[in-house]
Amino acid sequence: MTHTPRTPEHFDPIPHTLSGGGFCISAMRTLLETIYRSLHGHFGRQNWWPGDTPFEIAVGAVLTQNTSWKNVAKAIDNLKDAGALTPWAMARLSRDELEELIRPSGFFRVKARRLGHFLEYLSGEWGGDLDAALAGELSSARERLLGVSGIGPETADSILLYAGGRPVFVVDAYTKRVLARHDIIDDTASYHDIQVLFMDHLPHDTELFNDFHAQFVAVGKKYCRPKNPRCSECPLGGLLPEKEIRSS
DNA sequence: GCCCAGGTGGGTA
DNA sequence: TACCCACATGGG
Repeated sequence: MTHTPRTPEHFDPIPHTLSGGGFCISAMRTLLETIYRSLHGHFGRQNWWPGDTPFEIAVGAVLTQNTSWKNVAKAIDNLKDAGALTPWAMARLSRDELEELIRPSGFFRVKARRLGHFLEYLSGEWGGDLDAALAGELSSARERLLGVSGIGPETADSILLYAGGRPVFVVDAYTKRVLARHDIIDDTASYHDIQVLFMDHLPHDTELFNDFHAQFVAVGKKYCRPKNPRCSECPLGGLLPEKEIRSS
């Protein structure tokens, strides 16, 4: 299947805020917009994140740290079957019980400890009210999450965006790989550098940030793989720098 | 058998 | 700041 990334009629409209203005639109904004349109046109809206409640989404964000989602799904199922997918129910589990339930997600001892820290934070600071913890001034909510041991920038931003509906851009390994291969970032770019790239050039729109990140995951899994990338079939293939063009 | 997966924190130079 | 390492299971 071939794709022509620059044919807008194939794409669903992106949020109207992207097409407004009337002032000079930066080249970077245009590039990011083209990437999003290309991916969205190919994969369609992703409707992320898997999870029925904000707490389930937050737990999934911790469990998926450096772990494939399939393994996380088993752990989530275990927690669901045990009725442990509320802050109060999970807090009643012993550490051993929690470890056993999340074992399929890997790193289960460290992740059980991290969930424990998260629960302590929720109950201690917010009476177990996750919605309240994610509300208020965005940078403050983010800083507080980052103060929880085991919640780093990606996990904090995933919780804010997908559990809290807050407009923050989530950067992950897929995002870095795709951008680096297209010479849009340097290999050494930090999480913050990459996040700023998106948040300085795109409207702070929760739906856009939600779907854009999900699109990076989709293209990273299917085409922009660590080894043997399938650039010739990729919806971003037309945006490759010459040196990066590879056969599939 | 080997590599990889939707990171993070701690240690060291 | 910039690396290196431990952390663990399950699928391709």
